[in-house]
Amino acid sequence: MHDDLSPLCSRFLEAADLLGRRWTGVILRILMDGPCRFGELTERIGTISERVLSERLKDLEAEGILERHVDPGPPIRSEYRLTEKGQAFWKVIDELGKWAERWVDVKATRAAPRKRKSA
Amino acid sequence: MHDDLSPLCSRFLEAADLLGRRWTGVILRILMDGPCRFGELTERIGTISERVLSERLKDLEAEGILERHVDPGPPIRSEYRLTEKGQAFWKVIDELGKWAERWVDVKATRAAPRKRKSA
DNA sequence: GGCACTTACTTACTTTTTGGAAGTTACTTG
DNA sequence: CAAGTAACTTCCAAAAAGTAAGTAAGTGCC
Repeated sequence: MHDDLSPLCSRFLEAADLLGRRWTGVILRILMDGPCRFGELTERIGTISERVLSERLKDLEAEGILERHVDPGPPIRSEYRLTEKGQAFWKVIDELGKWAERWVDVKATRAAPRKRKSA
Repeated sequence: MHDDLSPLCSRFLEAADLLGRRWTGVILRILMDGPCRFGELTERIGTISERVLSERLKDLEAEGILERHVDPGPPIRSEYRLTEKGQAFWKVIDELGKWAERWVDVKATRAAPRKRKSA
């Protein structure tokens, strides 16, 4: 007997794990439109908490998917932009967007806790 | 002042939320290869807990992405297979796979808790 | 200089999700 | 009928995400 039937490619597992963290897809989607600052990301996403946004940005930076640029103004501003690796993700986001447009039906307005089951 | 600058399409948010739950992408990836039973999914994924697999399958069924077929054998067996909506997801999975192959470098073996930071 | 305001985050604390392992139910086989 | 298997469920602990308040650096005004 084998202990493992056709194990999934570990690269795929990593990629899926990346997207499997909440907000990752949305952050990437926004950055596809161009560099963005912390506050702008917060506003555009709308319901993400700053705590998690900060964490996610660090993750993505550590993964080499985006870079943080600090412009010491004087009005100091930081900006997040995709690296080549991050840009390359656009096809995934694009297909996800197409799928969503075709198959997701807009129901109610989503609230904070992922989903309120019925009541 | 506006309270919301270019809000993201809510369909996209839903789709991203779907994929933003751990294991969703992996489950979909496996089902792309054809119908699969509970135990087989468990084995192929390797590190998912049955508790979560069960939950995720229910979610996906509720979303109309997959269907559960129970074959009352006698050797009773259940099988999960993608619906049309689920099949349509293949492009997303495919692009994710391509991206992973090109950009993810295989490092260590992944352990259970998402990621062990250093120590 | 002091006070108010902004940006970009942290920190502390609570609620959800996920993981791990041991049941449970239904049926099969010896 | 004891043992085993498949497909789950339950219970409990650990990790992740939500919420809100706090911090640090800098600007604008008086």
